[in-house]
Amino acid sequence: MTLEQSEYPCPIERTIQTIGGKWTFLILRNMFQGENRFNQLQRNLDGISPRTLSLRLKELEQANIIIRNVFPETPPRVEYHLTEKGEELRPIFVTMKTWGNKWEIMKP
Amino acid sequence: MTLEQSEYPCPIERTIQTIGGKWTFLILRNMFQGENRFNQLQRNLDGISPRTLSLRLKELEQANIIIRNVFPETPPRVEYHLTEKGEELRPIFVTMKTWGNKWEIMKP
DNA sequence: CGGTATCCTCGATGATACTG
DNA sequence: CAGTATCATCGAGGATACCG
Repeated sequence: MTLEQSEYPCPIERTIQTIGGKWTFLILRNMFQGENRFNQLQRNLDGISPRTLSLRLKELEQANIIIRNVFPETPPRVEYHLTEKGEELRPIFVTMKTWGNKWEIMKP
Repeated sequence: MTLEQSEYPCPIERTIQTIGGKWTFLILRNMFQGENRFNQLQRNLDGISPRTLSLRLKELEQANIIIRNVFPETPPRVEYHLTEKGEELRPIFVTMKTWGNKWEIMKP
């Protein structure tokens, strides 16, 4: 498969815009590992503010990458789950992990 | 291959930080297609300022993704080429292209 | 041609307090 | 618990002019 840029809008660009944010790919990585609750994610994402986490989750929900499930309990419980579209991002993460492991920082 | 986050620093994070910038992945996509001169890249990257292109190219050079080659001619000629490390980013782009094509904008 | 130098803008994020 | 509201900050990038 080649990488022409003639296609509009560029599929690579859309993919990067979907997962490439400062926090977005970290959120997704945690979800691939099974994390799915708000505070659980916030604890695992060191330094993220609730505001930013909330904004990114809504973004992912709007892009149909994840689904938000509210359980009517007290205290309230909300779970986020990957859709099929979200699950299929996994190969991208695996490929990135392979490259990142092979070429450690500053390794020529 | 799984996606534990126990590895430090996270290889996925390093990969995203290497290629995930607003312009960086577009520069690389053009280089995968053979573009390798400064003004050529600037023309193909609609809207990029020479300042930003210069900054990103230096960044990629420092990360050993590309090599800068100066030819002592007039007018000056400079060519950028992917290293092996840079070439091996291609599978990531291919995987992203596949996903981006399958899941078009807003497609559930 | 292949950049650098300056100045400026703006959106993404942080910090924090509060709430159903 | 799972957010929202408000205000402040900060750095990436844009515009533009100039240079060897």
